[in-house]
Amino acid sequence: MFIKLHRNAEELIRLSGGRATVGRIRILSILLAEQQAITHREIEQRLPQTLQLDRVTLYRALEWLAGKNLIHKVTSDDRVWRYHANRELHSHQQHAHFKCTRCAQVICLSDLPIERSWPLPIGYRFQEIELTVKGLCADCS
Amino acid sequence: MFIKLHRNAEELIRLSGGRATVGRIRILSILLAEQQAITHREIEQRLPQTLQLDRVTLYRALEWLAGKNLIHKVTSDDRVWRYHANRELHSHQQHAHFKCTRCAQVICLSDLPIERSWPLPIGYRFQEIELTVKGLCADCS
DNA sequence: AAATAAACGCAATAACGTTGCAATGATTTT
DNA sequence: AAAATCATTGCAACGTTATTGCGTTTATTT
Ligand SMILES: [Mn+2]
Ligand SMILES: [Mn+2]
Ligand SMILES: [Zn+2]
Ligand SMILES: [Zn+2]
Repeated sequence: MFIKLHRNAEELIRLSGGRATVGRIRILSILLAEQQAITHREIEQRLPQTLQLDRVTLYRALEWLAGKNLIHKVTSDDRVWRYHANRELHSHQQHAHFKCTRCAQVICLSDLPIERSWPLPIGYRFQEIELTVKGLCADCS
Repeated sequence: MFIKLHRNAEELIRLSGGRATVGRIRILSILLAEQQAITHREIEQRLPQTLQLDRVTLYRALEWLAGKNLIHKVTSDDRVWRYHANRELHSHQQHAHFKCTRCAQVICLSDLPIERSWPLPIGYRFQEIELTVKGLCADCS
C-alpha cells in the first residue's frame, strides 16, 4: 500500500520535471496517504526517524510541490498552512474545506464544488474563492 | 462627522459594560469610519500622533471589541488579521469578504449573505462559514 | 478624595515562515 | 564508471505577527 504510494509519488515528481529526492518522495507519499489536510508539523512527525528533514527543506519541498500542482495549500484562521495532495478532482476544480473548531482537523469537502463566478462590485475581477466551513467534526461533536 | 463617530463609539463601549478608555474609543471610531477591513498596522497608522498606543494595548483592545461583538476579525492567507466594525447588517449575519491579490485590500461583501447551513459528512456539526473571494479590486484590475 | 479593579506599557517570549550561503547529491555527460 | 553540473539541502540568522507576565497607571465607584 505505502510502497505503491511511494512509487506513485516518485513518478509524479519525475513527470513534473524535478529531481526525485528521498525527501520529496516521502513528503508526497505522506500527503497521498492522508485524507485530511495536515500541517508542516504533522508532516514532520510522520517522517520516519531514519529520514528527518530540516524544517526549511520541508517548507521548500512543499512550496515546490504546490508550484507543480501536486499538492495544494489550505489557509486557516490559526495562521498555519495545511497541505493536501491533489487528487484528480482537486487539481482543476476549486473545493471547500471544513475545519473543526475543537481539534483543528481540516478535511477537504471534495463533493462541494464552488461556482466559478461570484457577484462583485463594478470593476472588480474574480480570480478564486476560499471557503472554509467551521464546526465540530464527528469525533468532537 | 468624526466627532459623531467618536461619541457613538464611546456609547457602544459603555453599553457593552467596559471602561471607555481613550484608546478603545479611538480605535472603534477608526474602524467605524473605515469601510474596508484593516490591519493592526493600519489602525496604528491612523491613530493621531498625540495618542500612540502600545502594540499590545492595541491587540488587547481589538480582542476586547471583538469579544463584545462590536467588531469582527477577518482571517487571511497573509497571516494578518483584519478588523472591521460591525454594522447592523454584520453583527447577526454572516457575510463574505473580498481580498485583492495585488494590493491586499479587504472589503466586506455585505450584500452577499451566506446560507446558514451547509451539507457536511455525517456526524459533523455546522457552526459558521468563512468565505473569501479573491481577485483584483477596481484600482488594480 | 480615596479605594478598587480594569486597562496599560514594557520587556520578554512564542510560533510560523523565509533568506543567504556553503555543502551535498541526483542526474547528465563524458 | 567517473566526472561535471547545478538543483537541492542543512544550518544559522532573520522577519513578522501575535501573546504573556508583571509592575504601573487610570477609569470608575464609593
Ligand atoms: Mn483540499
Ligand atoms: Mn466583514
Ligand atoms: Zn474535531
Ligand atoms: Zn487591489
